[in-house]
Amino acid sequence: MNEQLRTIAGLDRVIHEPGRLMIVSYLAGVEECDFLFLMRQTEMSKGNLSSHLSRLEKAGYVEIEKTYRGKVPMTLLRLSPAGEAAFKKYLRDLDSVR
Amino acid sequence: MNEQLRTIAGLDRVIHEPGRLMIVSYLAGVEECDFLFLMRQTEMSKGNLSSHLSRLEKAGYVEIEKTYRGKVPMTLLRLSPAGEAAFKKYLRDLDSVR
DNA sequence: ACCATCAGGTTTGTATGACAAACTAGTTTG
DNA sequence: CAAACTAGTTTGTCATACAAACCTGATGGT
Repeated sequence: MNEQLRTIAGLDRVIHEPGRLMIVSYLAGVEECDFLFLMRQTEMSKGNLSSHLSRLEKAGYVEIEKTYRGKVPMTLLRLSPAGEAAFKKYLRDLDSVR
Repeated sequence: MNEQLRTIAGLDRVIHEPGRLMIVSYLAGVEECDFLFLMRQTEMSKGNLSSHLSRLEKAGYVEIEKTYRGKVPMTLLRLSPAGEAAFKKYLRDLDSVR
């Protein structure tokens, strides 16, 4: 049993998927941002971004706050403490890829 | 358009998948190894390992040599030059995940 | 001689998942 | 009033990961 390979096998699939890795990686660097902005940054389609966010929310990694900018609906995204922790662990695990 | 996110979006999916990442990462550290040994190292099932290897072979990243150890068939795996290059690029791209 | 086991797969089936397109619904701008 | 925008949900398709079953041929044990 190879320790390095075991770490790779155990990589958090929720974060590992590039679409979600973009989201988590971006959110890790900011306080919060809104749906549309993130959609433009990542160049993902609405449906795709939406489903990835739902997945991250279900995992407890992202907090989704539906609010309004005036009367226009706006969705704010934030990395949760659990999300930060999971991302840090993910980055540590990535270090074993050499 | 965010340069970091673009890099993440462009991660080589063939290598990115953990099963194949284990294979490539392991092969990058040795001259060659045989199927069974790799199967035990990675703890993957035969079918799964086989299909990942086929995928890597089709991408030109791994060379598969079917030979014999005495009269027992043995399959030798080796990372191709293209595979080495792709893995190096992948590792460089990974550095943009921070 | 025969049965189990091993090497090294291929084939098949299932279940998940990524992603886009279409549809909702309310808001605002020309 | 029509078009475009915000922020989704739903639906459908296609790819893929993975395991189980099947296969051939060789070897070991009894």
